[in-house]
Amino acid sequence: MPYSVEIDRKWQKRWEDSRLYSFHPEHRDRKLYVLEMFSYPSGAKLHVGHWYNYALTDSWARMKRMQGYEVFQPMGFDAFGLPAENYAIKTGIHPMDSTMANIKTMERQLREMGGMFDWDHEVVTCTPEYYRWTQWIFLQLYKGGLAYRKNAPVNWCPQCNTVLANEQVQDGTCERCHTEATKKNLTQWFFKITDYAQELLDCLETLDWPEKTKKIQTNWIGRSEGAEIDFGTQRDGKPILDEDGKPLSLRVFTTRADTVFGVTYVVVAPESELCGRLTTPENKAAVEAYRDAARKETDIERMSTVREKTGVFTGSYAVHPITGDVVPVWAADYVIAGYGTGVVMAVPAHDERDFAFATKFGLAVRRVIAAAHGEDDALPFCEYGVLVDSGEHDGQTSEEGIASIVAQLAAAGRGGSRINYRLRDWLVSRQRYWGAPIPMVHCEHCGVVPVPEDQLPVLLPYDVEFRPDGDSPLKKSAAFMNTTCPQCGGPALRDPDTLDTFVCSSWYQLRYPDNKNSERIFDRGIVDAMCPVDKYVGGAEHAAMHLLYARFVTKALRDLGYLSFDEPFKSLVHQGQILGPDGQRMSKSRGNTISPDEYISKYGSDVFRLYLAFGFAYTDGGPWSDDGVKATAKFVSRVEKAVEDVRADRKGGDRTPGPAEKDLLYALHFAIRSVTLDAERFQFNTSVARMMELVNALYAYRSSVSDPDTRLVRSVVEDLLSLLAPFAPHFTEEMWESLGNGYSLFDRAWPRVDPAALVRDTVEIAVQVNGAVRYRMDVRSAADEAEVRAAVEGDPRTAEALAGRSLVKFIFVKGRLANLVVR
RNA sequence: GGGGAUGUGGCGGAAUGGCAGACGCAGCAGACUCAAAAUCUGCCGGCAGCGAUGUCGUAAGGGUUCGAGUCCCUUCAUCCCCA
Repeated sequence: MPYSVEIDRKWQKRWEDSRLYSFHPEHRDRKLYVLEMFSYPSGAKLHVGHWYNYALTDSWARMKRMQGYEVFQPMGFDAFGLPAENYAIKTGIHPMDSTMANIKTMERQLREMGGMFDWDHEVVTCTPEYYRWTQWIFLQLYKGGLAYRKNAPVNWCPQCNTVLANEQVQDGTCERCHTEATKKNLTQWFFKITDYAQELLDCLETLDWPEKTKKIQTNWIGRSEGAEIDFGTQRDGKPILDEDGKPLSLRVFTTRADTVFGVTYVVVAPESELCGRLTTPENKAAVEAYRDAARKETDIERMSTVREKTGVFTGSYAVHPITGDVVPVWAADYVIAGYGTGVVMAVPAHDERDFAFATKFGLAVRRVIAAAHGEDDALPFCEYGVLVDSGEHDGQTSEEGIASIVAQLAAAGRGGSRINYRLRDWLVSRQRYWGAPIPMVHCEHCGVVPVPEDQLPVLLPYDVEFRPDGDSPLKKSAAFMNTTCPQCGGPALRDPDTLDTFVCSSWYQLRYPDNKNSERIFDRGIVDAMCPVDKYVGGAEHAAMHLLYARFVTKALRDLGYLSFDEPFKSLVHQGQILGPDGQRMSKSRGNTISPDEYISKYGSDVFRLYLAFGFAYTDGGPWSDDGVKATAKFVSRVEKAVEDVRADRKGGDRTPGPAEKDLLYALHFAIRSVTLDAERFQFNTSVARMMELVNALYAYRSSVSDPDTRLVRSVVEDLLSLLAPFAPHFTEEMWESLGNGYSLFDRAWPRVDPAALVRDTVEIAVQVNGAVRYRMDVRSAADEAEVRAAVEGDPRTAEALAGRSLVKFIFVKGRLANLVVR
């Protein structure tokens, strides 16, 4: 029966009935944890991108299984989150209902893919059995001092009356109603990921990850070595006092302490508390108006170097920590509160933004760095150089100046060297419905009290008005909100916020191996044996957020004593992106989407899988091509015909092995070697190409001899089926069975290379003159340099190519070429 | 503005510094066919030549090397990340 979706179904059922792909804990010593980033069940169906990720990683895993690994390849759903909630707001269908329906559909499609997913280990993050432990992690971080509350600005849409995630703010406007988004201060929960900034940086080099991804994380963490410097404050000639009556000081962070003598003003973020304290009554109206305007801008706009600079004078002054000079303090939106210290020392002579600002507002510009070697040092001069006009530091290089100025400041108690990270603490509160409730209680008497672990999960109520009106939806559920304080037993309120869904996905890989544990988040022995994940595959868009959060949570749980390894994902691969046939990103509005289901029913899952393997460089992706699918279907039917020919062969035909047999065996072992090597490094396109060559060799063999060696052909075809099995699992099982072999092909060992078969008698080498190929010749493949040199020099074509010039050097690369260097 | 990636036939894409274009698509020719499709076989980068062959050719320009698609520098284009 020719390959079709019916064959897919037959084998899917057989695999499931026989539990072929279940993980066997008794073989844990040769475990291989293969994981694809789980999917978000927002659209009802799997798209090509899912297939590209899941089907091909499954092919890789299948090869590893045949190579003897006990593969653990679970699957689950990242089921909380905004899209389901937004869909609910639009349609009125409850997120729980739409999500569960989508999961059903996607599970069916994942089965139709023919993946080895072990469904016994499924996790769904929106189920209480799962988010109970998400909440539990929150409590552990809280107890460990890694979760805390503080006031922070969030994106806010005044039209929809709701908080917006960063991704929901597009070009400064709300993605739904396109109203200009503003900032609003709310008290929110944070995870202290900054405590791990250095370790997150240091461990990167131990990871087998794409260099690009490591670089993104390095930049995201953004370590910079510099100095902290304290400026004094003054108003009307007297120091400004803080609320405790102590002199107020302004702490700045700078990587250019060598320019400190060039400070001519100081800038504070307009929305910072400090700014309010520094603003004099006469300037209050102007500063507040400016602050309100600044809140509408996004951070990116504010920090842009090309944008016109704006700002207002606060009325106060800063006192220089070394010279004692008094300089004005301005509020300007190119400084952002909650970013560094929210205060910047401005050195217009040596910083572009400060220079633009000073020029616009007529502030002083004071050169303190000159070019060291007389190169152009027109202001603003932002390079390192030599200090001038800097008192005792004159003549020092920038490097020396930084060291000696920092030392001087430290001695005076006005600063010191300091390492700063760009990484901010992770804001995990969401004023949204569809997420894991934050397991905290607010009591009038006891303050913020954690929910006792034995009361988890804090269930997310079903019956809630989730249409946005400016408050967390949960706040409107009296049944949810009203509770008793675990500490004093008095009336108390629950925290109305839910957790960022990145919290849910930051630890799912730890739950898979022990997903049914109702006593603990997971058994430590099991998680230590099964983790870290050996191969993790997913989109590059998660390079910063998800992958960083998961690393943080792993390290935090390690330090809290729940597991014993440092990193969640040992080895990482990003698949590329499949584009529409027009080379554009697929989208419904462009009308260039590809629906896998249509291709599956027409060609079968394996043709689709094989096309994805063959048509693209895996990590690059590329444009879809229907012709490519047809070509793949043709290849499958060519293999099918080769199998049919074997079935039709009569016994006998044992030939004494001749050159034709030798060629066929060479083709087989060349294919085994190449497919093994290429598939290992996710080069699926060349793996399939080598199999096509093997099929071509089989056809050539049959047409070149009149009485083919049927035993030989059969064994070659069987090995071909093994090589193809990871890529076309249903089809190859069917072919394997049709040859009278037992179930299952996937219990057969991966073919081994016979090095002897790869040794050829002769090899064609190129003969070059000064690097350009002149002619080719056959030599014994074992021939050494002397033998080849003799052959080359004896060849009449050599003299012709030399054209009377003399040989200077003879370069020999065994089995490849001889290069005559002549003059 | 800074950092990174990519750039190879008509197309998808191959090439540990060692014969550029594997494999496939499209195209052309032949076989089979009444015919077409399917299938099978062969050809298939540009230019010149009937041909053997010559010559140019991996975004553009320079460099290192016996030898560069590959390494280095400059420029351009596209994409991504950060501002």
